This record gives sequence, C-alpha cells and structure tokens, in this order.
Amino acid sequence: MAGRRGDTRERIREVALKLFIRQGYEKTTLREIAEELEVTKAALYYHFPTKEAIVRCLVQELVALIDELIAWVEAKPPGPQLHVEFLGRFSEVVSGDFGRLILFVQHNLPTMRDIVGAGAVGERLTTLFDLLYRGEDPEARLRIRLALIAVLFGNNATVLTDRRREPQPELALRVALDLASPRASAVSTGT
Amino acid sequence: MAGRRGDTRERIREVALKLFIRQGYEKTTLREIAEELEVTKAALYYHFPTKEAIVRCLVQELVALIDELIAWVEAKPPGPQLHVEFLGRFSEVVSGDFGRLILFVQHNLPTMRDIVGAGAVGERLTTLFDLLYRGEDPEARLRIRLALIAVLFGNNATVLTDRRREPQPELALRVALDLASPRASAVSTGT
Amino acid sequence: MAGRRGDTRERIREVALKLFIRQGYEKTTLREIAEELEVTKAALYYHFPTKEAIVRCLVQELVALIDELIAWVEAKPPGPQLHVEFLGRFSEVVSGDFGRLILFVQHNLPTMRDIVGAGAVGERLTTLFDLLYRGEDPEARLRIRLALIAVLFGNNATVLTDRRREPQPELALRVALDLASPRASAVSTGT
Amino acid sequence: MAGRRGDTRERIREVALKLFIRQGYEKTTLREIAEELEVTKAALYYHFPTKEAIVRCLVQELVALIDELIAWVEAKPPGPQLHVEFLGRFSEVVSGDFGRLILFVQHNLPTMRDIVGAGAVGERLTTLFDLLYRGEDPEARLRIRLALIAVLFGNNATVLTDRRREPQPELALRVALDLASPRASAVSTGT
DNA sequence: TATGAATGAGGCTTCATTCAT
DNA sequence: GATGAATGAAGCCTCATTCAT
Repeated sequence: MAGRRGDTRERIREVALKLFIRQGYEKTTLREIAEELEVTKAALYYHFPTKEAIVRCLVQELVALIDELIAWVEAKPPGPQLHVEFLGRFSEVVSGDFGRLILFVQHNLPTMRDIVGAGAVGERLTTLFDLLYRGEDPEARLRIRLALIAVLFGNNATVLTDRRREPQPELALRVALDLASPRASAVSTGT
Repeated sequence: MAGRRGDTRERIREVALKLFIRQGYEKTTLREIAEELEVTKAALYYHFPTKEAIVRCLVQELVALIDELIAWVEAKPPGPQLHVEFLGRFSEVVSGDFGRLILFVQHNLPTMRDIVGAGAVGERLTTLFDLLYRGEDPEARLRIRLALIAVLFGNNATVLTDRRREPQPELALRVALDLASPRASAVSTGT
Repeated sequence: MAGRRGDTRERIREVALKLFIRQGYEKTTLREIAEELEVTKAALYYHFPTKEAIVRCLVQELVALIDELIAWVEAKPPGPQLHVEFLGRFSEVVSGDFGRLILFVQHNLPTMRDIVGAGAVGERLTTLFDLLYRGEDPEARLRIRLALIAVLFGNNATVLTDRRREPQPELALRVALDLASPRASAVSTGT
Repeated sequence: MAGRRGDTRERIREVALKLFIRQGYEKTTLREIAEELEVTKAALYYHFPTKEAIVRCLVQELVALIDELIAWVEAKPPGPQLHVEFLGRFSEVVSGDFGRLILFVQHNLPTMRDIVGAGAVGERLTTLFDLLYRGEDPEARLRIRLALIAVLFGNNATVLTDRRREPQPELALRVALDLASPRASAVSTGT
C-alpha cells in the first residue's frame, strides 16, 4: 500500500504470469488478477488494452531474453568450448524470470499458437540453435536440445519429471554438459 | 446415419483428443466437437456426463497404457539390457495412440491439474521409472528420463523442438539408447 | 420384481406423487422417476403421454375424491349436525391418499395454475362449501374453511406448522369441531 | 435509463418477488426478470451472484420482518391481552410486504426446502409462537396458529380459499380474535 | 412393454469488454 | 488512474420428448 506507485503495470504482469502458469491462460480470469491486486477489473484496462495483450507482453519479454542469449552467443568465438559456456549461462538464466516464462509457454501451448502465432518462440529458439550448431549434424542438434531440456528439468517440474525429488540444478547441468560434449562414441558412429 | 452403430462414443473420444491437442481443452467447445461429428451437443451428453469426463476418460486410457508398460517391464528380468529393450518398446508405442495422449497431456498441463489431480500421470510414470532404475543413482534416473524425452521428440513437436525438420524417430532412438547406456564415469570420458 | 405385472402405471403415479410433494413438479425429472422405478425414461411414455399428464391424472384423482365428498354431503340431510359429521369424515379421508394429494397441490401451487387451470381444485372445493353452508353468512364460511385447515394441520406439515411437535389428529379435530359449531358468542355478534 | 440510479437491485427484488409468486421460482427465468426490467440477463449477475441468491435475499427479508415481530412481542408484557394486540399488529403487517413474502414462501414450498433449508422460516415462526404461548397447552398453540392463518386468509388467496369472494380483512381479524381468546373449557361451551 | 440413442429448446452462468463518472 | 454498472457473446448442461427396434 505504501511505495508502490506507478508500478501497477508491473504488478499485473507478475500476478498474471503466476496465474497463467498455475491455472493456464483460459482459466485465469481478469477478475482473479484484479482481486489479487486489490483493484477492479476495469483498472486493468488502463494498463493493458486486452487480456491477450498481457500474454503478448510476457512473450515479448521471453523473446527479448532469448535475443540476449543470441547476442551473447554471437559475441563469442564459435567452437566446442562455446557449448560448454553456453550451457552454464543457460543454467543461470533458467533459474530466474526466464525459467518462469518458459514454464508459462509450456503450460499454455495451444494458447500461444493462437495469440502469438505458431512459432513465435520456437522460431527464435531455432535461430539460437542454428547459431550454436551451424553446420552440425542432426544428432548434434538433438543432443543440444536435450541438454537444454536437462537444464530445464533441473529447475522446473512438468510431466515426465520425477515428482518425488527436489530439483537438482547441478546434477542437471552435469548431465547436460555430457550430452552436449562432442563424442566419437560407438553409438553415434554405428549404423 | 450410415453404417456407424454404437461407435459414437469412440468417435467423440477421437475428435475430442484431436481438438484438445490442437486447440487445448478450454478453447475446444462441445459445439465444435458435436459439429465435427454431425450430432447435436446433447448427444455428447448421452455418452459423457460432462466435458471433464471426456478428459478423464482420455487420461485413464493413457494410464492404462502406462500400466501395460509397467507390466511389460515387470515381466522382464532386470539388468542393463532391459533399458535397451524398453526404449525400443517405448519408441514403438509412442508412435501410436500413446504418443497422442502424451501430447494431449503436455498441451493441457494446468487443465490436467484441476481435472485429474496434480500427479495422476506423473505418479504412474514415476512408478515406471522406479521399476527401471530401482536402486540406481539420481543421475541415472535423470538420464533415463531424458532418453524417454528424446524418443518423444522423435515423434512429436513441442517447444524447444526444431520446427524446421521432420520427426526422425530412428535418430531419436539412437541418441536415447546412448543416453541410457551405462558409462564408465558420471561424466562420460569417451568410450 | 415378482408379482408386479401391469401395475407399472400405478407405480409411476405413486413415485411421481411422492417426488412431486418432496421436490416439487419442476425439480422432479422423469429420469428420477424412472430410476426409482428401475425402468428407462422412455418406458414412462408408454404409460403417460407427457409429464403434465401425470399431474393431470393426480389432480383428477383428487377431484374425484372431492366429488365423493360432495356426493356424501348431498346424501345427508342438511342441518348443523351435518357439519359435525362432515368434519369427522374429512378427518378420516385426510389421513389417506386424499391428504397426500392435497399436499401435492399445496406444494405445487403455481404449477397447478398453468397445467390444470387456476381453479380446478378450488372451484370444486367451493362447490363443496356451498353445499355445506348454503345461505350461511361469510363468517360461517370462513370458520368452516379454517376448521378444514385445522384438520389438515393435524396430519400434514407445512409452513406455519409447529415443526417441533408430532401431528395430533384428535386435537385438531376437536378444535375444528369447535370452530365449526354455531355460536351466538359476543365476538361474532359484536360490531 | 431515466432517473433510476442505484435502485436496480431493488427493482430486481421487486420483479422477482412478483414473478416467483405468480409463476413459481422454477418457472420464472432470469430472462423474464431481465426483460421486464429492460436490462440484460448479465446485469442481474452484477447484483446477485446467482438465481438462488435472489430467493435467499427475499427469505432474509421475511426473516427480518418476523424478527421485528418477535422483538415487538418481547417488548410487551405477557398476558391474554397480548394475543389480541398481536393479532392486530399481525393483521396490519400482513397487508404489506410481509404478506407477499409469505405468499412467496407458500407458493414455493419445495424450493424453499432446498435453497434455504427445511426450517428457515418455520423455525423462526415457532420461536414467535413460543413467545406468545410460553407454557400454554397444545390446543392453545393450535388455535393461535389457526388465528394467524385466518388473518392471512383475509388478505391472500390459496388453496382452500374461497375464490369467489373478495378478501375481507376485518372479518378475518374478527374470527381470529375469537379463535385466540381464552375460553372456559377446551371445547367451547358457548359464552 | 420397453429400451438405447438422439434431439431441440432453453436455462443458468461466466467472461472480456465498455463507458460514463 | 480508477470504479461501478452494464452488455453481448458464448459456454456448459438439463430436460422433456421422439423413434426405430
């Protein structure tokens, strides 16, 4: 009640993100958001022209964060060492807002499709992958993607996640690094 | 009206599954389902007491399929060879209805939570993992889970998936096998 | 399941009456009636063309019972003794099906209006009163009506009824007789 | 749209009461209420969270009015004179909103049961009776209840009411007073 | 006599959105 | 910046009823 002047838009964003993750976009009503903020529904319309606009705003934040990663990668010299460094960076980033935004997207897949278009986020990620693995073979691409997933698993919980255990970011990072490291193993050269 | 006797319930299930994956549960209206089936909304209520009941039915099918996998694993002698065989089986199964049901769950995460309860599917999967890796260390558990994800990736497309390429089930299986195979040290040091 | 052949119509009537009293006509669905009878909804349509028809059937029974009372009164010589005898008769009759039918009407007042018409039952009762009190003054008419209510109170429970006590038919009859007995009391001659 | 600010809730209450009496709760649709008020159905939901809530609101008004009567009785010294005075008060009150609310309850008996609970109103009335007749015998209790009914009859029309005549409040009150007045023996033996 | 499957109408409710203040 | 009141569209669901078997 004191000291939060003008940050209403920010608070809306926060609450919306939380609820969109927990309950999904469609089940989250503007009334709920407003109530949690102790304002009226109509007040939200002062800050966002539309419910969808909140989603677009959140997605744009995610895209911006991915763009930062892209810029980060572009600034580094390519090479196998890059993958290792990148996973470290990714692991950091994922534990913050970036992680929650990814969760938001994962929990609202069909909604994403018809509010921001099919590939809004996916496209950007593919760009990122291309940068990391320009010219590499499909298997390497798949491995890096799994490595990212592994890192994600270290922090969040979704289906296929072990619900009985606490998140273990370091373990996840270790496995991810292994996955991404180049190999001349029997398996990948076989067949 | 022609030749389709008694299969209405089955057809509802089919269309609902398709639409729940494509548009999500909340955005899929009963009217849509009914129209695509060329019946009235009320007809749906003859076969399912509620919209949620369709979801529950679908989830139960998935659970049943997982239970089959569990039974399959329990029938085999344990050992490292089991993992290899299991991934093969999983790969087969994932290309069929099982895969679509997983997709359905992934695309409706928050809905799952409040219709069938938080862990309805996750719990079952954890049981399956426990069986595969009873007594193994956390890293092994994480790897098997990633291996399953890899197989899933070979067939479906979700966030973090490479949207420009066709699914490559064989490649995915190969990487999965590598992930799950036992290795000399925690961090692979080559073969 | 054994011995009740052909009495289905009767059983429908019974169950419907019970439910119409307890829950009201509108809230009682044909499905409920059918379920309690362990038949299907459609089966009801063999016995009654319509839900309203069940109501009409019940009302006609009540009307028939009132007509019996009318005939009974017409057969007796008029005079003050008649009132006493009639209340006795009424008290008997009210403890049986007649009472339940009255309850049914009381619990479904607006429904009666638009299924059987505003005065279907009331008209008949007025006829009965006219017979009992032909030529008597308005006060006497009101007293007889209250006497009948008193008798009703002795058996049923409605609003304005003392919910803490058991029905006391004899007490009710006693008060009713007092009410109906002619008087030259100070009150009725005053003003 | 003209001159009616903030009274919408009141107007809803009014129209609902009228229609609930005339057609019964179940047969009265929100569309009807809204149309008669020249607002949209959704507007009703701004003022009442639910159709049932309108009923509850109405019942609470009735309960409040009964409570006023209870307070009125408690403020008077007990004794036979109290009954006379009370019937006078009751007669006044019954010709206003109180009477319509009672009518509403009488015309929606089963609905009352499952919206506000079996004894919501009955309980309160019993409290009132207890106050009037603390320690008196069952017959006296029955008589006072009949006296109240008589007063009701003077204003409203229900089953067992003489539909051909106009309401006659004064006559009704006279009979009620006679009913409630103490008498020599249980069965009146003249004056 | 009875049922399984389906329909059409309509009911209650919810929700994003608007607008005058 | 914010609110109270209202709207329009649409959603889920229920129910009496029908009809071929």
